Amino acid sequence: MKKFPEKATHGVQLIADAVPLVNTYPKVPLTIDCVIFGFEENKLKVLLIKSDLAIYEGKLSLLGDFLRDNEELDDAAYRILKERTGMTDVFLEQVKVFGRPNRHPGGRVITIAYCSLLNIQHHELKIHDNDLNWYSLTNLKDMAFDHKEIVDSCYHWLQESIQEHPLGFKLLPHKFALRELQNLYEAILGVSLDRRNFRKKFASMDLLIDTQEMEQDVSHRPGKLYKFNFEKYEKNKRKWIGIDF
Amino acid sequence: MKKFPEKATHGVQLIADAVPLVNTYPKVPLTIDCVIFGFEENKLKVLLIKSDLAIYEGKLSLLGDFLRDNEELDDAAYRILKERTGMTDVFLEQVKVFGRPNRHPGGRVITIAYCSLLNIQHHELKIHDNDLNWYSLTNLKDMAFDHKEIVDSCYHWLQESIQEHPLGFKLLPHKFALRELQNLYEAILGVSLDRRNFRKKFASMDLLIDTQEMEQDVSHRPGKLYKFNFEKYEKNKRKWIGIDF
DNA sequence: GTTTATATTGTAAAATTCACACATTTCAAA
DNA sequence: TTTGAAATGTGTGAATTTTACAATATAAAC
Repeated sequence: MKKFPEKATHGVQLIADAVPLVNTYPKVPLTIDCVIFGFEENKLKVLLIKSDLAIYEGKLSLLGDFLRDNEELDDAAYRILKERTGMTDVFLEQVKVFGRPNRHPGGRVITIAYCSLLNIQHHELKIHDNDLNWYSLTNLKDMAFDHKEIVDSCYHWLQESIQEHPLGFKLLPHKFALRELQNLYEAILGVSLDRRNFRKKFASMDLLIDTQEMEQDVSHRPGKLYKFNFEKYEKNKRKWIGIDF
Repeated sequence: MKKFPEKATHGVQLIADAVPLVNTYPKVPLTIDCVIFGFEENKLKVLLIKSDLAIYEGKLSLLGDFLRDNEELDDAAYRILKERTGMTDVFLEQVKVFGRPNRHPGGRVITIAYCSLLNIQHHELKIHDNDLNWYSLTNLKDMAFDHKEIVDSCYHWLQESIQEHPLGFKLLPHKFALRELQNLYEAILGVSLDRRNFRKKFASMDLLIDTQEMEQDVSHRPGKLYKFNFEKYEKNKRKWIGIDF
């Protein structure tokens, strides 16, 4: 037995089958924009393209595209990433929606910002055919659309996240030296840390696997290479951290 | 001097003015859903309505609506909240977008989930005219659409957030007793905490203002009432918390 | 005034954080 | 091969924070 409700959900008419007629709903253009971070030369970098819009001539833009029919949100972000970098198996997380009515000069477009963390060395960038390139986060001028705001927002998200979750490793090679790890934290957080305490901190976590290998091709004493034990981390992850603000 | 790019942004045609024709873009229905939390009888509650869709008869649903033309995302969430609760000046934050292609039985609808924290006592709920009501989070069965998943997601967000940010106070009266605060943390996190250590923790933060008032209408020794010093918190908020995972 | 229920408070042990300096290893250049 | 440069790797004590734990005080209800 099906019932006809008096008021329709969201104020839209229903059909006899009691399923809302979605095609009568108001619609809006929706895109996904990817903030792809990498770490190189001890600097946090973001993967950008030169805007192909004349009104944004010379300005930098995020990699984005429309969400396709029947496409999962995460899949769309993943598709954009793969199209541009050729990489699969990359960390990706939804960060925030940006929907200011005037954020797009041609009319309203809502965008979902995804943040992606990858290791620049691990992949072959197809920079050849266009202006796709890595840019230092520090000297980013204004960008196309509200993309600067989106980047800032994702950067802030990253700063918080690497303190609470083991995400920094996604930016490093699988095998990394402790000095690289510390450089990464110092660069992203903009602080300087004591080397001994930093190492003790990670040693006490007992989540680093000694690969028994050493750095290669460094012009000084090479450091030991470690891997992060994601499995063990996931297994022992605790819920209660503590009140701390 | 304006240029005609060879490839249009997002694969959509441009006009002579070099501004994309947004009205040629693919579009999708977009809603905002509000997960409104309250705290009552030492339980975390969420404000829900009975679904008015026949296929979801008897199931509970979040409060939501379509995003309007030229409406800011936050404003839309705020509008929904105000329409339903009459409250203004309420904490509200975007949490996550849900866009599974089949999440809506009538066709694709994307929704942006907002989380809102308010004090149940502070407001007069207009429950009279419909089935709007507070429900305990603990015994929530399956809900309309993917709303259970959305609630779970916001609950998890809340559990993490109250440990890192002073959001729990939004759920309490402006003036509260320490026991109420502890009950709130215990209920939301599902842990039990030592009373003395809990109080010492907050005392050491030095962010509680002693109102010099006491609880009223309790059938036992009343506790002191405190206010949280949001101003001082904002002023001294530190960026570096520490690596901890 | 007795009971009941909760508020309030302190201390010692353990764990964690923090500040701080020197010897070692490798590479590169002389 | 010697030497200098540069980065690795490590330990300790002080300070701070966390944790575990129990007795007294206060107000309301009877």
